[in-house]
Amino acid sequence: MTNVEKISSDFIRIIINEDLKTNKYNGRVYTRFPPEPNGYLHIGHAKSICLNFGIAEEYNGKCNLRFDDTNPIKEGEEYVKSIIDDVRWLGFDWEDRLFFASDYFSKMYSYAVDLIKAGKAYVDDQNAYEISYNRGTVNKPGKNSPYRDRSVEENLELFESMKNDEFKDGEKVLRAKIDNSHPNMNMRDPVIYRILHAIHHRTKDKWCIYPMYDWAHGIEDSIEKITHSICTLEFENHRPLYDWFLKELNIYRPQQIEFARLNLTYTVMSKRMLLELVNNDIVNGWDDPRLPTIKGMKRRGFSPSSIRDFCRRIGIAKVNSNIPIEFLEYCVREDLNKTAPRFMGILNPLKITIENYSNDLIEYMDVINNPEDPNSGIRKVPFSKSIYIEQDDFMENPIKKFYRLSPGGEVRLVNAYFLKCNDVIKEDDIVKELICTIDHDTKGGNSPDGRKVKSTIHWVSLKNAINADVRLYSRLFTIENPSGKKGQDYKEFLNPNSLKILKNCKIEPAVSKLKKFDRFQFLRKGYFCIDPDTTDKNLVINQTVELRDRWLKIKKKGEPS
RNA sequence: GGCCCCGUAGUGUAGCGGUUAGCAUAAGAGACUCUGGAUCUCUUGGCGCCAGUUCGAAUCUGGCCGGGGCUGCCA
Repeated sequence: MTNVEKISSDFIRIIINEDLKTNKYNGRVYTRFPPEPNGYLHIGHAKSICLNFGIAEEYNGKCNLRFDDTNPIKEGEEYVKSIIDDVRWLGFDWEDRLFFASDYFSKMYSYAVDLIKAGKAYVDDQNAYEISYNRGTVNKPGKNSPYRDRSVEENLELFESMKNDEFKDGEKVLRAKIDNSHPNMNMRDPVIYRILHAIHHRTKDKWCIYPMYDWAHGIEDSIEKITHSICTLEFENHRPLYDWFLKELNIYRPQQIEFARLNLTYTVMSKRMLLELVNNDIVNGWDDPRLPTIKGMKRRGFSPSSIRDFCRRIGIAKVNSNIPIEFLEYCVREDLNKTAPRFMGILNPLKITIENYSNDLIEYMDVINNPEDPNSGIRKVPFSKSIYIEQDDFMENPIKKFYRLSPGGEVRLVNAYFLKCNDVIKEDDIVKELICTIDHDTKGGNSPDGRKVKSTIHWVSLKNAINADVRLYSRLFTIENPSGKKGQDYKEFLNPNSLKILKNCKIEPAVSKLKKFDRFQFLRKGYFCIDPDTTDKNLVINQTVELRDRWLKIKKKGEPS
C-alpha cells in the first residue's frame, strides 16, 4: 500500500485511506457493483462501475459483480445478459466473482428466522394501505400494528406458512420491530419480506416470498465480506437500517458510503423514463444511439476508454450536479483524435468537374491514416476528373472570413491538388455543379512557387465513391433538464430533429473494408462508426460527434445578432 | 412544524489552520497548421451570508440563507 498517498483523493478514497491506516478491515479493500437486472445500464451506472472497480484496482482489492435480483416482477434474464456484456465492454473484470442475491435467499430466510426468534420481527396481517397509513408522515409519528405483539412461536409459524405458499400475495408481510415513531421513516417497522407469486428468472417457483432491498442488501454485502458498500445518495437514510440489521444479526458489517449519482444535460437517466422511450418506440430500442445507455453509446461510437476517462474526470462528491453533455463529447473527441483513422466522406455532395484533367485517368494519392498516430500508416485514395466536395465548402457569394471555395478562388484538395473554381452551373438558382481547374504542379498539396492557399478541403472521386446512409444525431431533448420541470412531462421536450438521415453520401472506397462498430473520423466532419444495420448492399454510418467547429463561431460573430 | 445530506470560478472538482486558493472544461485573445481539427501561449472568472475561536479560517464552532433526499409489500 505504498502508493496509496499518490491516489487522488475524493471523499471516498479519503475514508478508505483512513480505514487502511486504522486497519479497520485488516488492510482489505473489497467493493461490489450491484445492479438490479431490470433495465439496461447507462452512463450513470458507468460512473458507479468505474468507481467500484477502479477503487478495487487501485488498492489491490477486489470488486464483485452482483445482481440484486430480489424483485422477480421487474427482473429478467435479458437484463442480466446485457449488463454482463456492458460491464465487460467497459473493460472491467470480476474474474470468478459473479454473484446473485438470489443465491443467498436461503441464508436470508434463516437470518429472518433468527430475527423473529430474537423478538425483533413479526408477521403483520395489515394490508399495504393500512401499513402505509399507520406509518404516519414525516411530521406525524406512526401507530403500532395490532399484530405487532404476536408471540415468537406464532410469528415463526406464520412466517413458515408464508414461505410454504399458504397465503395470497399481499396477505401478510414480515416486518422488523424497530420504532414506529422514529424520525427516520425507514426505521418505522420496515417490511422485510413480502409474498410474491412470481417466477423468478433464476430460482423459478422455489420461493413465493422475497426479501426487500433493505433486508437483502446488507446481508449480501456481509456474506461477500465487502468492506466499502458504495451506493447513491438516496440511500443515506437507509444506512441506519443497514447498520441495524447487521448489528441485530451480529454478523460482519461493511461500511455503506453514499455518493451523488450522475446527471447529464439534455438527456434523462431514470430507468423508468428510458424504458418508456423504448417501449413507446420514441427511440429505436435500448441501443438507440441517442440514448445514454451503454449499448446506445457503443452504437453511437463511444469508446470504452472515453467513457472511463469521462467518469474519472467528473470526480466523486456528495453534491448533486448536472454535467454538461459537451463534457462527454469533449472526452470522446480527446480519445478518438488520437486513435481514430481518418477517411474522407462527403455528406452533402456537390459535383465538381475538373476541366484540365484527363478523362480516364485515376491517380492514387498517398494519404496518412492518422496524423496523430505515426504508426497508423498510409493508404491510397483514388482521384479523378469528377469529384465530390461538401456543399458547405462552396459559397457563390462568400461572406467575409470564408476561406473555402468560391468563384475565382483557390483551395487545396487535401493530399491532392490546388483547385480553382471557374464556373458555376445552376438550375433554378440552385448550384448543381462546379467547373474547376487544378494546378498540375501542386500534386501532393504544395505549390513549387510557394503560393499559399487559405483553406484545405476534402473530396471523394465520383467514379470510386461508395454510397452510404449517414445518421446524424443531436440531443434527444431541447432543454437541459427535461425531467426537472415541475408539472410537465419530460416527453414534452423531445427534440423532433434528434435523428437526421442522409442518403447517398459519397464515401471513399476504403471505408467499405471496415467492420461493424469500427470508429473513424471523416476528415473535417467528425467522428463516426459503422452501424450494425450495415449489410453487403447498404453501408450505414453513425455520427458520434462533430469535430469542434471554430468556423461556426466565426460565422455567428459575423452575423448581426 | 420531523430527520438526514450538501454549498469553492459558468460547469465539474482539489484543498484537511499559514497556498499568489490548484486542476480540468467552458468563455475571450493570439501563435501554428495540408482537417476553420489537433497542438501551444496568454486572459477573464470562485471560497453562500453573519458572528465566534485563533497571531492567522475556504478549512474549526454557532446561527442564518440556499439546494437535495426521505412518508413502496421498488431498488
